[in-house]
Amino acid sequence: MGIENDIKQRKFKSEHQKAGINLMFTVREMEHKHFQILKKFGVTPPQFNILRILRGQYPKATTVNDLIDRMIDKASNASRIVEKLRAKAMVERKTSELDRRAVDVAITQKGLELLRQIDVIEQEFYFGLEFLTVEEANQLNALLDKGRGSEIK
Amino acid sequence: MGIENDIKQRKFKSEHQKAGINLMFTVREMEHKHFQILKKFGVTPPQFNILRILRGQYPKATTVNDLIDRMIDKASNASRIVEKLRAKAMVERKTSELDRRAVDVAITQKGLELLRQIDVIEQEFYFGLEFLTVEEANQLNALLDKGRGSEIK
DNA sequence: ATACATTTAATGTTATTACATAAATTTGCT
DNA sequence: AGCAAATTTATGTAATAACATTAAATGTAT
Repeated sequence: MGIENDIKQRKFKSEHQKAGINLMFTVREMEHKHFQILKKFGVTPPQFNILRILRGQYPKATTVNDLIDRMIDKASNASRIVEKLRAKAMVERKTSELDRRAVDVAITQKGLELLRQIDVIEQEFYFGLEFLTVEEANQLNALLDKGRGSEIK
Repeated sequence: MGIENDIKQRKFKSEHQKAGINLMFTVREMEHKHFQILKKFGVTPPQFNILRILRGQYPKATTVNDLIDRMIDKASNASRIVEKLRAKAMVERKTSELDRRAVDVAITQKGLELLRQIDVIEQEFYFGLEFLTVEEANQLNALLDKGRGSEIK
C-alpha cells in the first residue's frame, strides 16, 4: 500500500502533502543505500558529487564557486570538501591566474580511476529505482521537473 | 530544460540515474524551503516529524521505538530529539508501565497548538510542489511507491 | 587614483548526524 | 528458577552541516 505502509500513516491532508512526504522518504532510502556503496570507496556523497562535476569538466578546471552552483546540495562548505578530496589526492587545487580570488579545482587520474570503479557498481544500483521501467523513470523526471516549475523548454 | 539546467549537467547515463539525481535535487530544494518555514516556529524537520507522528496517535502515547519506525529518516537519535522537544514542553515522556525498558512519548497541548499554527502555512506551501495538479501529484505518488518496490496491494 | 561595494574562498562556532557501545529490562529455553 | 539472547533506550565520539564572519582580490564610480 505504498508510503502509507512504509511510515504507517493512513491519511494525508492532500495529494501534494502525500507526494512531499513520499519524496522525502524515497530519497532518504535512496541516499542511505547510496551512502553504503560510496563508503566502501572511502568517499562521502558530497565528495562524490564534486568528483562527478569535475569529471564532467575534465580536463578543464572548475572554480569553487562553480562547484557550489552545480552541487546537488549547495554546500556552504565546498572549500572543506575540496580539501578532503585534495588530501586523498583525488583533486588538485591552485589559485586561478585570471582571478586571484578564485581557486581552480581539477580531478586527478586517481580521482578518475575511483569514479570508473564506482560507475560499475552504480550501473547495477539503478539509483535504488530498480522497480521502475525506463518509461516510468522518464515520467518521473517529467513530473519532478514540473513540480519544481522548471519544465519548460 | 528541467534538471539539466538546474545542475548544469547535459548528459546522464540512464533515465534511472537522471531520476535519482532529479529526486535528490528536488527534495533538497523542498526541504530547504520547508526548513525555513519551520525555523520560524523554532523546530527542526525531525522534531516536526515526531510531533506530527505524535499528533496522529493523540491522545495515545507512542514509544521511542515506534517513533523510529515511523520517522521519515530512521534517526538513530530519536531519544535526543524527543529530549529537545521535552525541553520545549512540546511533549511529555514517561517510562511505560507495561514494559519498563520502553518510554512513552505524548504530545502536549502546547505541541498541538504549534502544529495548528504550522498547518496554516503548509496549506499554502503545498510542500513545494505547487506546479503539479492533483492528478499529477497522484501519478508522482504511484511512481515513487513503485520505485521503492512497495506499490502492490 | 582612491574609496566603497562586490565577489570569492576560507574559517570559527554550534548543532546535528552516524555509528558504536552501554545499561536496563524482557523473553525464551532448558 | 536461572542464564543467554534479544529488545529498548540512552550516551560517547568523531565527522559533517549550517550559519556567520573574515580576508583577499576585483569591479565601479567619481
